[in-house]
Amino acid sequence: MVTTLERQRGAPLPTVRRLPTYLRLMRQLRAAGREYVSSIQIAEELKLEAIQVRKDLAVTGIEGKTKVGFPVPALIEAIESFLGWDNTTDAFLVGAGSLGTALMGYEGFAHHGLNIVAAFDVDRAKIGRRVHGKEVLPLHKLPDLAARMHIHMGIIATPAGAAQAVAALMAAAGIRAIWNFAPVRLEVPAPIVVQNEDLSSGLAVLSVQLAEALAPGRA
Amino acid sequence: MVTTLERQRGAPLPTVRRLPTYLRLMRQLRAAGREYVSSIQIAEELKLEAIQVRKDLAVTGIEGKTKVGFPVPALIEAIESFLGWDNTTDAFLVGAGSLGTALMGYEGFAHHGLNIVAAFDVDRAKIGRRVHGKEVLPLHKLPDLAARMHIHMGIIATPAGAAQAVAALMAAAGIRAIWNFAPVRLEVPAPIVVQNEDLSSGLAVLSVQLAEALAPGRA
DNA sequence: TAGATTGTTAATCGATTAACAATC
DNA sequence: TAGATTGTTAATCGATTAACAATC
Repeated sequence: MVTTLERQRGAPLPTVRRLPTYLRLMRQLRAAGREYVSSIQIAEELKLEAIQVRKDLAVTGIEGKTKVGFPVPALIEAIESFLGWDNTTDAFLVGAGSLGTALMGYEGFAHHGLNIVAAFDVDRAKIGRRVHGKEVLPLHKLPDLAARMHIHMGIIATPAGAAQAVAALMAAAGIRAIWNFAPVRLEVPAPIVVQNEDLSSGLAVLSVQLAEALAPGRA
Repeated sequence: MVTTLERQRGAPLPTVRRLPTYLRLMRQLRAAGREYVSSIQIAEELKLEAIQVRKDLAVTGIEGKTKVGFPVPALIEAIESFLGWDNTTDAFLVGAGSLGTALMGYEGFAHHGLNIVAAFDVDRAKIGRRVHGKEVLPLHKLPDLAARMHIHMGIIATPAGAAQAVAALMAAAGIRAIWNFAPVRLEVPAPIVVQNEDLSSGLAVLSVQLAEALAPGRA
């Protein structure tokens, strides 16, 4: 059996998307005191194919053990390390509306290496308040603070109309990655990466499936 | 030029996911008074390939016009109809926490044929209150109300630990489609469809991209 | 050892992209 | 008409799945 060992560079995007699911399961197994788990067992639990599980996990550089499977603690470390979730990334959030508030209150981000350190808004009614223990600051303070605190990640939870201007501000402030919850395609200078989170695509899939389920026979 | 006309049955999932983006752009164009738009212009605006735009739109049954492109109003109707967003779907939401509150407050759902009619919770502190104009009812009232109001869609915004029980309750109440925001894989009986909305996969993609951007040269 | 599980190499499947005839 | 754009058919690309040798 020749082993890979090498952590993969350009892992397939669908694989990257599935890694958090593996990580979550592994943490559950670790909490239950489990030392090893086979790809077959993982696949059964997550309704995937065992071969896909092995292919996916291979990108992290983890090495399975013949006959017993993958060591749970090492696998957790491997996934965390691959995703960069072993070190905490501090982030600024812009838009302290209901979505922004929900994101600030989501404690699960701690398990994903993400720490929202402060929120920004232009609404004077919101500025100065604390939301889930985090301060809401005036947006114009973002550039200076981002630079001083070496913040690399920004989260946009503003209305669509404000998002592009916020992205530009973030880019100018040295932010390198933007997690965008506003339904707009952002234009940002070259080195900056953007991940668009779009609820409507998930709803579209569900809507089509529901329509097909409610109107059978026409398939 | 032989035309399709037929609305496609088993459209590719990536296509379905992109349809809301086309719809949003078309609505903007309609608001600007635009009558026709070519696949080339759409592609440029959305950073896609023109051929992909044509392939995607074809699933809705829309017919383009040689030399001028696609009729904007008809395209809007075609996409809405394909997604079932031309008729409003009423939904029940369970879990009136910060995420549930954010979802209840999102006015954009009206443009996606979705209407959250009520929320449910087990927290006595939340029950009886109104959130964004919607009542928060005790969870045990869901089955009876869902049946009486013919609710087909349920949204789960509870903590992970409660989600499976809520899904079972929804299934028993005759709900056919579940939009699940809890980080758990739900087990539901056969005809019910589930769409899992998982923020962590988007964050994973962004994290990997950021890591690659911050550590150049190793590519 | 026999049996179970890994990881590799090859085959399949599905989506994207390319080429191009049809057409207004 | 000439030029632009559609929609079809074919080629390419990438991800998933299958087959199977390696190995403990």
